Amino acid sequence: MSLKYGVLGLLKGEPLHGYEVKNRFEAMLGGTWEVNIGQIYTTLQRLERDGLVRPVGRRGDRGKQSYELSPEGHKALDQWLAEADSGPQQLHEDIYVKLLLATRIANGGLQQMLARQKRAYLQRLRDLNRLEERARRDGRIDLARLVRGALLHTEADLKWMDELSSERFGAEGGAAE
Amino acid sequence: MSLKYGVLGLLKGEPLHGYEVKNRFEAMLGGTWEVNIGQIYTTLQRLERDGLVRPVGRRGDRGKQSYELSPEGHKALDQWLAEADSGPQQLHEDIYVKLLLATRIANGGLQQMLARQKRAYLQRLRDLNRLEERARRDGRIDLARLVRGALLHTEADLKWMDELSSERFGAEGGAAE
DNA sequence: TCAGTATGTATGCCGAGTATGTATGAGAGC
DNA sequence: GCTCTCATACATACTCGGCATACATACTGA
Repeated sequence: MSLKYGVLGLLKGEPLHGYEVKNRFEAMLGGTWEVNIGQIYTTLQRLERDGLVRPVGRRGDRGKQSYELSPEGHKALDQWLAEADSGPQQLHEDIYVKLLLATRIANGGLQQMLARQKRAYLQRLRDLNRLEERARRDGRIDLARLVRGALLHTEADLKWMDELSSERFGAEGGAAE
Repeated sequence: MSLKYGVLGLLKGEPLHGYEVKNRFEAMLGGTWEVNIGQIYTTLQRLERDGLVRPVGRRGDRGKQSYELSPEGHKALDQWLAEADSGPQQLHEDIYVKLLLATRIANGGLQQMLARQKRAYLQRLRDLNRLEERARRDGRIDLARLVRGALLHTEADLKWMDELSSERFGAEGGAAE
């Protein structure tokens, strides 16, 4: 999803061709998201198919094909921006499944798993801090704000791990069958 | 990913056929994750193709085909459980792209957008609280623990929104081109 | 001339959803 | 007791979007 609307957002204002879209997108994300070039082109094709985008100026030099937003494209973009992001669905994340399985089949190894996760989160915290610093140094306040969000998430994860590891496991509550 | 290993985890211990896998999986997640039945079967086929799972007892009554874990399957599962979950990649989430685009093209509407997001998170908080309560009532401590994680996440999101909306925007920091 | 970069196409895997099909057992009505 | 119907258990096939790899080709600068 986000790539689709990211492309639309970049095309708002000026027409771009695929390669440019890729670069602008990655620049916008400060290099934290490397998009696959093939994906850009298929996304553009689908956008064209759906009438949200249309080719402009038949094939400039060197096969470059630029696209611009159609009126429908503008509408779709505005609409997306106007609705709240719903985030990932309730509990659809790997870590949840992993935790459940670990609880029911590896009761012993659970504390170690929590410790491992905690270490991973600490590492991520360090990475994000460095990233935030860099963003500020580059004057990318907008990026720094994103990183701040990721930091808060990671802190929440850490807190979660701490809560879990201080529980005493034993009287387990799996579903009765 | 999580579905793949979820299936492996369920198959550890006893062989199951597709439909059973679906039901057990959804039960494990306390109904918060409805899996598509088609996905279960394709997942099983791929697992079989990759040798992590193998059919057991040729086609029981009425087409039912049960599967069991192969030794490689056990290994793969144990390995997955033994490694830390890396979570979603750095800043690859819709909300980040939405925030960036909103900053650069809809400077005016940003505060409204933050307010909308905040409302959505508050709603989610309520849902999760209800879910946690239900899990505890049902004796599903394991599930309640997951919900606790989701709650902490959502609280972090809220805090983020608060931080953002108390910034004064204006001197924006987009990338210079 | 050679390396690198700009630019694009083709192809394939996986996640996920829809649509469809077949057996079976439980109940409704005669 | 028999049939018709409906729900449900169980499975397959098809489609679409996300994402990655591999490949092809031109231009550009050392």
